[in-house]
Amino acid sequence: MRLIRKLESIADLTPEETRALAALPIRVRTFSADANIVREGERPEHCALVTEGFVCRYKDLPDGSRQIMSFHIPGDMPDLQSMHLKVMDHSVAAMVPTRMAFIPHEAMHEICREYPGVAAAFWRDTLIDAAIFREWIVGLGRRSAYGRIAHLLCELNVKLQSVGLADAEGYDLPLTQAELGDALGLSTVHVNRVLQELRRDGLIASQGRRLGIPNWEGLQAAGDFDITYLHLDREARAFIH
Amino acid sequence: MRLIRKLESIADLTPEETRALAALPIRVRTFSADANIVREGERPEHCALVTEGFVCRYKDLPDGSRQIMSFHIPGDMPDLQSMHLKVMDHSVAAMVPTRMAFIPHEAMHEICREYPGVAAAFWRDTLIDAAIFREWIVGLGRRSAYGRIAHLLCELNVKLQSVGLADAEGYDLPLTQAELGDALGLSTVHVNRVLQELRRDGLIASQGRRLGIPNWEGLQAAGDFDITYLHLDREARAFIH
DNA sequence: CGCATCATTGAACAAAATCAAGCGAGGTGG
DNA sequence: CCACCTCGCTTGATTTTGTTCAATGATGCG
Repeated sequence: MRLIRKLESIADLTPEETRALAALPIRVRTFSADANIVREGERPEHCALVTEGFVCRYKDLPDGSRQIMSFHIPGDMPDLQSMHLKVMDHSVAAMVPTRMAFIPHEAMHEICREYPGVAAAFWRDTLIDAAIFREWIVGLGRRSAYGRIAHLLCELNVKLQSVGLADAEGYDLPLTQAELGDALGLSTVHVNRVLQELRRDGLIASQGRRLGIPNWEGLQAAGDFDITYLHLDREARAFIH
Repeated sequence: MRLIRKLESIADLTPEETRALAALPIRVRTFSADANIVREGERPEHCALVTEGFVCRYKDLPDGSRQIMSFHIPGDMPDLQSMHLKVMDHSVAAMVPTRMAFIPHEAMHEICREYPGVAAAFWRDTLIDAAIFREWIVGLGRRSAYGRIAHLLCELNVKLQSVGLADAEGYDLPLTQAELGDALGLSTVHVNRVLQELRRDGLIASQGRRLGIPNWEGLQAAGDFDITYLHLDREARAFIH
């Protein structure tokens, strides 16, 4: 199960805990690209786990624009917070055709009660979520468009590698330039021009969905990227690069 | 104890749980304005609780600028996450002379083990923290300087009211315009001009440290402020305004 | 083939940053 | 008690970064 691999990349689990996680009751649903999975204002009774695909959390603004505040890949639970925050203050949507597994809150609370180690791992997961938000705040507040884009591409590279979905050459980036803009607080046009700059500088080499990273060191430097905030455990970190 | 009032504004606690919280071992320390309380890279063994004063979390950037990512008022525990994330990925500093109570992680883990309701309240607190980060991401990414400042002033008003530190007229805002800029991703000069605009529009009426709010509805509208993301419980919410 | 979506380009414009001074209040030391 | 110094606020002029508007390519898919 993807969730287990993900949790193991950020916490230690006993075999017993892994078994309990594997035994969680799930209901699988698929979503087409751009479909909403949970909407702002709803009161979900399940947590959603990404099994396959690519997901974001976002808010719409009154002027019609939107802000994406996180991306999620297989193994992530983008609305884990709904266990303790009843009303969704944002929406979750699929960026590409996506498969989600839904776990009833009841079952989540039960496994947390039963296995404090699992509860700690989930809590820790939401704390890492928050750490990533903080880093995005830094990027949006103080980094140039160039650094911001570089930083995001670094983050996705590490996150994908930590669950085995990226290799040393690069990864599949299923985002349009408009979506990148919505995540980075930039216009589509500007994203386009800055991506060209990054290519010109030899830091990335995109061809369609595939993002090549010919100069990982350089890309990290350009984005002022420091892996600390992702709080990967030793093993997962050794796996990177 | 301030912490209890704060937790009660976001969760239900039994009398037993309140007693256990009140019995937590604490060590008090005071900090002068601008003093660091915890620094990026450290591995704290205590959680810090604001007892009196005003605190922020921030990161420094290589170009000398910095980004503030949250403000904390009496009752808040700005580094609760350190219970589960060993290395600080950011710093915590006092904005004004501040009194902090330090609680050993050990005691925190113990009370969580003993009282699942307390653990849930702490978890919920960190989730609300994350919800605020998300809202800041929206502001930094998609709101104008004018809306961003209005939004922050609304947020602080509600947070302060929920613990009884603001009244219907306004509140004490112990921040310089430079500090506001560091939080909002704006230059000091621009903060200054936009504050003047807000004053001219009759949305705020600042005189020294004191921030007057002559038109609360208007300020909320200007900042596109929706209280939902603060996840206050019914009672605390009834208290606002 | 034809439509839709995404990437790219150019030109004009706007928001906010930067640079450079001046102002004013509070605190300090002589 | 006052000169002086610092810090924070304010103002104007200029520059930068990024947006907006408007097309034009490119690509893929039914």
